[in-house]
Amino acid sequence: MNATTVSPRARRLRESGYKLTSARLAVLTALEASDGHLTSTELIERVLALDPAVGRASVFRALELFTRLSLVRPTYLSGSVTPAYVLLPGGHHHHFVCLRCGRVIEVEDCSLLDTTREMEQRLGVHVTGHLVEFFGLCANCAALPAEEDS
Amino acid sequence: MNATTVSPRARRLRESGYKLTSARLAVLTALEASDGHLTSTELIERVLALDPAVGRASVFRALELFTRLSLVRPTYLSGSVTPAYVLLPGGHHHHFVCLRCGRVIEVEDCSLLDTTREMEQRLGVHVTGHLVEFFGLCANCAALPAEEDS
DNA sequence: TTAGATGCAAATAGTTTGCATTTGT
DNA sequence: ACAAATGCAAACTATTTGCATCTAA
Repeated sequence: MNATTVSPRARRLRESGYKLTSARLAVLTALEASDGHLTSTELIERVLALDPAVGRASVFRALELFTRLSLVRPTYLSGSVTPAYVLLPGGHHHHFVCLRCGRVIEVEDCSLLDTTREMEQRLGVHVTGHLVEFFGLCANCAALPAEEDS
Repeated sequence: MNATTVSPRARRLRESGYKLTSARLAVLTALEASDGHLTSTELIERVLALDPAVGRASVFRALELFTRLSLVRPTYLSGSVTPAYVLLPGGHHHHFVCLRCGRVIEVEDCSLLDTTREMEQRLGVHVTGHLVEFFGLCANCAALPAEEDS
């Protein structure tokens, strides 16, 4: 793989001592092209569209590696127990999930920097990222009367 | 079921219009007796210990309901894609997960109340809770030299 | 009384594994 | 050159579903 054409994340992979394989690159590319939340199944579809030679297992292996590297984080949205993977630009991600209709709204605001510093000191840990999930009812569902799915 | 002996969460279930069945009660009891994080498999074990008549499916159905009611939240720890369920006393939960050894440290501090209010106003949503996951390396793993599992 | 919830067991879908082979560095 | 990573396909596990029955309110 050519060092000049790869994304910063891909470069980081290599710098962490992992091979930048075509399978990993396809997974990364698919994730970066997404709007933010992809289940393994959706991801496999898109990876195969990019590179039909990639095996499913490698997608799971890449996801596990990316999670360990804090490039990505699995999160549970509604309706399914299958996780959706989100990219962590800058090491974090925040969203709101509607518990009724499943709608997800990205939230930019991050007020956890101080908390993070304080926690690192107190616990002696090294924090590489965080995920914040707010949940409840979206404007639509909050306005609805009884219990019907939108 | 007797209204005077049930936990606040159980009461809340009934008040939300759901039946307080023995399956749901067993799941709730098992969760409340836990230290905080239980996978569905661990939960099923404990539920069966409490009440052998409960079927697996009901455990999953209860977890889905409890998630919708913000009593509980699925979260990803390390090693497995299967979620661990955490109780949400006061509607929230915060923890740190070590990406290397999987250790989980509960974090009390919550600095998201203002953020929550602001968000509810801006997006028109109704927030019933939140989950915050910090991740990185625990003190132990941060101190370790290369790449071996502890 | 009766809508809602259940247990069961079968079906499904998602994930992991072992291994021979390939590939990035 | 060679350790690391892969693809494959089989094995496995977790989750969901349909349905007759039961039960909390």
